[in-house]
Amino acid sequence: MTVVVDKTGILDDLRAAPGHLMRRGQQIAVSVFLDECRPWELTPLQFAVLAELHRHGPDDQVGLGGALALDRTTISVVVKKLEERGLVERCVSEKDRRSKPVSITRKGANLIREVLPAAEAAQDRMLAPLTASERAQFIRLLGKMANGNNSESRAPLRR
Amino acid sequence: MTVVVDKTGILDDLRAAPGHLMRRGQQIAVSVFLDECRPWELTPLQFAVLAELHRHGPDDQVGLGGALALDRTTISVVVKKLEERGLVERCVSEKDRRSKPVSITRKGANLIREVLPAAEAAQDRMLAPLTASERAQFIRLLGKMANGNNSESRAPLRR
DNA sequence: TTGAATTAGTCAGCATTATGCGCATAGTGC
DNA sequence: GCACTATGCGCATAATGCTGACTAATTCAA
Repeated sequence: MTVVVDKTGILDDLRAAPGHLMRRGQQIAVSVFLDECRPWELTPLQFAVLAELHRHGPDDQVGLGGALALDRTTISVVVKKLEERGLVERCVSEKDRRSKPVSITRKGANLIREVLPAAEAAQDRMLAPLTASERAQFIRLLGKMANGNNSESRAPLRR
Repeated sequence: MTVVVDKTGILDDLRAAPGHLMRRGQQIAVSVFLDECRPWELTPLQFAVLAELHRHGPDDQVGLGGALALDRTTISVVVKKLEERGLVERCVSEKDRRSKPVSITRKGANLIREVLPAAEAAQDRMLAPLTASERAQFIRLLGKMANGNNSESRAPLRR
């Protein structure tokens, strides 16, 4: 079998290690998103929660976490922030009094429509260094990597 | 021109957005690394700083930050942790009394040699869902994305 | 039906990353 | 000498993520 990857040791080339590149990619992704969405003071996660609620309707925190691959404690903080700004509401469920379903408010729905172009622009800006076909390939491989390792994370995607 | 990427709006498919996939990828990368290196209680950044010092010799915090794309405050916290464990040392420079060059101790050098196989294993495990040629392609695209957007980050790579 | 296991949510604590502010030191130009 | 600028580093605050412990409500099985 031919060696396709010319494997260099980490000590020789830490900067080519996938873990290191992934960290830089995430740094950049967050930075670009915050920059594009600055006028609305929305973080990537706040946007994601609003978008999910807008698309699929009310859900409790566990459901949101599963849909977005977010940890319980993280989703709790994000929802609290959004609630303080009046973008989402929480009520106590009739059926299960442990659960507090979250729903998007009219104000939240208006905001998400307003921010959408900026959020799309952020995604495009991240991929700007790649050609059109590289972008498709990159998203495919990133998705394959993330989904293939889904169970490695404490907060796997659940559907 | 043919449309290569069938562009779906974020509201329709948040889970395919590069920003979202990047976050999941980073979650997984950190999780796998911590798991492999659990016996040595090393975080990815602590390992990176040790590896950099081991490879290129003593450097001040700004230099380390530039070599690893880390923010000032982040590198400061990481170095403090390593110093408390006796894995690195800080001294006051003769030439510039503002600067406190960081150097790896013998204990740190021994540790890095011990941990190396686990760190390599972590990199492999992240890429496990991909075929050999996909891995090479993935690393290439991730690097192109990160380097092309280098200036977007507050902590760009500097050489 | 009672008691054990599970689930929803919270909280405290730490790690990584970013922003902004401030201090001390060093170098430059007047 | 003195003002100005740049650099190295520190502190505070905030967002994100993981760990572990905890309460309260629910479910299921003996």
